Amino acid sequence: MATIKEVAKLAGVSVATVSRVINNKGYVGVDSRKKVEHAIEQLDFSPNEVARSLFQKKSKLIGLLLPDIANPFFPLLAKGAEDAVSQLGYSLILGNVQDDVTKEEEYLKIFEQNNIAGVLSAVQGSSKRTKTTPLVTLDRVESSEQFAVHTDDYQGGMMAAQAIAERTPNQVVIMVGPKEIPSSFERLAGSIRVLKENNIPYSLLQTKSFRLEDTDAAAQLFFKDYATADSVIASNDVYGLALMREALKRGIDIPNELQIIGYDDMPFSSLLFPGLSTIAQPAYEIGYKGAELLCKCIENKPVTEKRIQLPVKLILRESLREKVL
Amino acid sequence: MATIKEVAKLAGVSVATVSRVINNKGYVGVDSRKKVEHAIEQLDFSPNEVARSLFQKKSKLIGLLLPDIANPFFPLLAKGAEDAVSQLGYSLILGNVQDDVTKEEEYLKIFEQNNIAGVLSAVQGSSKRTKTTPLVTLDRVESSEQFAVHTDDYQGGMMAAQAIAERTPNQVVIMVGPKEIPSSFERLAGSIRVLKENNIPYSLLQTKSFRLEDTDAAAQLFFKDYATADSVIASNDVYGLALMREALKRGIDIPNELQIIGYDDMPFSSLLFPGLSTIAQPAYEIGYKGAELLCKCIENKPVTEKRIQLPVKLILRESLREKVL
DNA sequence: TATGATTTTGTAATCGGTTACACATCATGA
DNA sequence: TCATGATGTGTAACCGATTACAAAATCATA
Repeated sequence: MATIKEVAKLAGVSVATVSRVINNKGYVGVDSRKKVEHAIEQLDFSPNEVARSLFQKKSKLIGLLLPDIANPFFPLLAKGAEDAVSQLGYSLILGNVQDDVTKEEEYLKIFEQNNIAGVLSAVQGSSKRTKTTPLVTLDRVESSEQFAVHTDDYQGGMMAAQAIAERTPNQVVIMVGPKEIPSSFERLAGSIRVLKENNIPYSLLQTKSFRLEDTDAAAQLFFKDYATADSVIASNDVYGLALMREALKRGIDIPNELQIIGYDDMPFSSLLFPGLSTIAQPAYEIGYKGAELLCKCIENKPVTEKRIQLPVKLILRESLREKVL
Repeated sequence: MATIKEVAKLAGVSVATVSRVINNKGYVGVDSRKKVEHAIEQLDFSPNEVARSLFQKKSKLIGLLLPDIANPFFPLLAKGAEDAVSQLGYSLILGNVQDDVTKEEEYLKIFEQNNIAGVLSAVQGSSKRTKTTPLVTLDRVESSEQFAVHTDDYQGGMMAAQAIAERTPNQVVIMVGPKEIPSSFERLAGSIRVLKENNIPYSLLQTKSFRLEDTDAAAQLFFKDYATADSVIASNDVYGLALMREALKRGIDIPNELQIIGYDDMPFSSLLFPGLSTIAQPAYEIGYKGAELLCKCIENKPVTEKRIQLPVKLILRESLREKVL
């Protein structure tokens, strides 16, 4: 790879002039510029970002912290972030935290050692562990966090319950996501409010995590403890799917004997039959908007909205009964 | 963030001595070492990787090129790569190529500008576009590629067909993956061989891509053109799923009227009912082994296997009929 | 033509590490 | 006792960019 020195030599100017050309900054005479551009072309030169980063104390890299990339919600978010970031001239360093605070701290250190420009985190509580770098929190947002992109979980919870309420539920079970995750609370509160308003009896089933491995056990538990329930609001689509599968295995008719609504609208939810009704979270947009917001912070551009809230949407598929008017 | 100079000053030694301590390289007296370690502790110092990378002309970053991170096969691969890489002291820069050669080239340039240590690529043909950096190709491997981790597609194709052959197929349709992807060929060849050996008639249905968006159209096409087929070997699980969904919608009984086998064993394939039978590709291991191999190359360690082939496995679920002995 | 402002250019310091090299100290064996 | 090699340490160059600063060239204007 050619260096700025070689370009300077070939063009017959100093490195400062070359630098001025490539950064389009400061005075450069027309013929100097031409000579430099020609030399750059000839040598196929592109500036070493490492050297730049060392001097600027800031790289063009953004750290992306994900709780678990194998959870199908996050690849979509990552894709959104990646699209935005690369358009704005940055790249992503991937940090898959695997719900492990130690790993998260390791990553934050690595990010710092690499002069990261900012952090995009879908991991809960990252704001407590970052000091100086700009941080945008995604999805699982706490109220203390300054810059964030999230959805209205309360409303999402309400929408899910409303969809159930309109479909003659007999006994409803709400699966409650992990206690540590604030969005679980919100959703639960929203759902409960709607069910109470409609005088619909409900039970709560606590789930351990959002991990794939725990869903089967939860589904089994549901059919053991709530065999008579005819409606369920699942923690997310993965749980919804696990329930559906177990139900179909047991020959339970969906949606007539059991209707299910999930949360997230994961890509596969539309690929099933019966399709899983769900509250769609715009994962891609969360990532995309988050990245845009972060880049604004990094570049000290004016930020109109520090906390962006994106709408959720009810997606009706075959796992819910017909609406009763 | 503290620098090596500050550490040296606090410890009362030169920067060279500090460098020797942190790299555990060269002679250092016992009390010097102690003083340095103490100073490092006090200042919570960790070396700036950017400065290191500049001098070494080689960073601790590895570029990961993926065709499409939203395709559920790749997050698992990425997770495997990430696990291995982080254990070995490296980090991943994410490059989501979106099946676009221009984007791939952009990424390779960015990687180079960042003194990347090596490239891990699941994108086809990357070897033609990288010159000097170590490269390990994953999954979609061409015969010309030096370092690679892949599975035996021919055998996978055979296994899929064998599973069908043993289950009294009447008319078989093989969905053929995109022409440009060598593994499609291999699988097809394997499947055809088995079907021919068993004198089972088959038809081919060409599919456009491995993208989520194209699956629906393919499923519709299948039922339009091959209404009488009772067995199908799908390009992958996403296609398999699309077929299954369309079949269930049309009230076709699975597996009795139509049996389906997929390819990949994506996480959701086990979450359905009927579950999708499939040929499992060890996506996580591909990523993991690939990263290990790459790191060996980077560090000039002896490599016993330049091209690693991992076994595929038949996963039987409800989408296939009972085996006839 | 002299003056000052503007434009153009280059030199050298800097970012934070690594390491070649020189030099000093020390122990060992002839 | 002295040569020898091993050990310990510091100085300074270097990696490839950016930029402060100084100096030179050009231009406009009085």
